[in-house]
Amino acid sequence: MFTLSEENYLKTIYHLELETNKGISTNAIAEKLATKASSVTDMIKKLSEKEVVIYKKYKGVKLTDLGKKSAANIVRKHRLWEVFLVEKLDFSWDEVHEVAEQLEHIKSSKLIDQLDGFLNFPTHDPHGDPIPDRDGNLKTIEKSLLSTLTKNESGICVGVDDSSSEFLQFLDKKGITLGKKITILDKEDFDDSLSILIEDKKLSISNKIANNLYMKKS
Amino acid sequence: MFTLSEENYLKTIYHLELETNKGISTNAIAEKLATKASSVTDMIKKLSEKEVVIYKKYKGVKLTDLGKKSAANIVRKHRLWEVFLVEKLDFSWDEVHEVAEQLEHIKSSKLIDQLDGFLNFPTHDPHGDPIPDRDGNLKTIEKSLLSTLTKNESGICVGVDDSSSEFLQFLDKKGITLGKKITILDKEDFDDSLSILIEDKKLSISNKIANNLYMKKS
DNA sequence: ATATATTTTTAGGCAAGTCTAAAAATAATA
DNA sequence: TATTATTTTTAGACTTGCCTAAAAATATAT
Repeated sequence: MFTLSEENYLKTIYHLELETNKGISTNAIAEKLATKASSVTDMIKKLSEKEVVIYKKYKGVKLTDLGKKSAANIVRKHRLWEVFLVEKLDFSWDEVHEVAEQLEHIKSSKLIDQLDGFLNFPTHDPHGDPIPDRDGNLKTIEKSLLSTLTKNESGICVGVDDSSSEFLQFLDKKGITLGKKITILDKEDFDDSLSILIEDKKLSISNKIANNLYMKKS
Repeated sequence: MFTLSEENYLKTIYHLELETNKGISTNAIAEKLATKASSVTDMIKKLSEKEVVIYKKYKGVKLTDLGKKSAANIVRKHRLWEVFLVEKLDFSWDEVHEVAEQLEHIKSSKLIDQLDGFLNFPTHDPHGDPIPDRDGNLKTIEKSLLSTLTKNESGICVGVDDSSSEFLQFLDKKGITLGKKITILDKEDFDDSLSILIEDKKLSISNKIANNLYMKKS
């Protein structure tokens, strides 16, 4: 089993690996965890002994298969708890992260299996991120940034890239939530802002917003 | 806020204080927490500085009002989670303790308030123990050990004293659960065993069992 | 290619929480 | 009450996870 700290390192490396396929640098990990590179080096040695990462000095780390599976399981727990908080306890999608950060470390496979069933085996969390299955596999959906859709194209909003509470609350205010259909009415060349149609309402959104919304084309 | 370890000490002292009104000895705490008296002394000094216990060397500790409230809140969380596990996730009453020991340390007042509502504001956990309210008060019910009832008296089973899984599983096997009505048919003088009626079935139970079952007379 | 800048690792230290062994205080017994 | 036994505290040490500062390795730039 892993300590709380080890689990947080695993999860961080897991997320970083989804962005690149190079070895993950101690600095990158340190930044995400708000700690120092020297602390990361220490921890990585422990993780390496537990055979969840491959570590060569100055070359960064990579998760082993065991490491990937372990990390995916933590992510699975995090996202299932997020679904629970939103669907059962009326949390809004910008409030769940902090609490899920704690709940993801509860150790009980029965708990998480039962929770999964109780929630009706959800495939995605409240931000549209996929929930890994028991074996750590996640089914990726072909999704595109809203900013890449062309005029007259439309799609379903399936996720957010930035899930800071500021951004999520902004989306709430605009009436943009997961599952909503959005159609591109127009694109402004000079600032890349978009004119969109959502639930029969016309809305103008900036390129920054459009770069943080994932769509499934339809 | 308290560390995980501090919370466990608080909870232990809280439970011990319900049994006596003397100062709680370091040894008693050490035994409950499976640690050493010297470790307890160390921790008590910290708790004393945080003003949750009154500590005088060699005289044991007592919780302050703040300490009582803090401890009761942990117990509240523990018992609410137990209800959740049994009612929503189909755990049996002998499986919940270990998981609730972890869940009780999750920090989020919104979480626990919402959970309370989601469970319909339960007053007792699956073992019949009362759930403290937000202010730390618990309403005690007048309950008697089954062994103190006399022939022909009857009552509702409202709790267990021993909540080890062996005992709870034994009760399950015999069909004895919270809420069931039990009538004393006969008491054997030589071994204090009881002949009882439960759901139209006659059962013989030992004094040891009767000493661990709480009844509300009816 | 050599000098400079950046990244990573090492070395040594600190706080939390625990331990063992010994000392001090309290309780029990003769 | 004096002596022995028990309980509690102190002292010193260990592990985990973190830190700072300095050294070593790698990357960048002239």
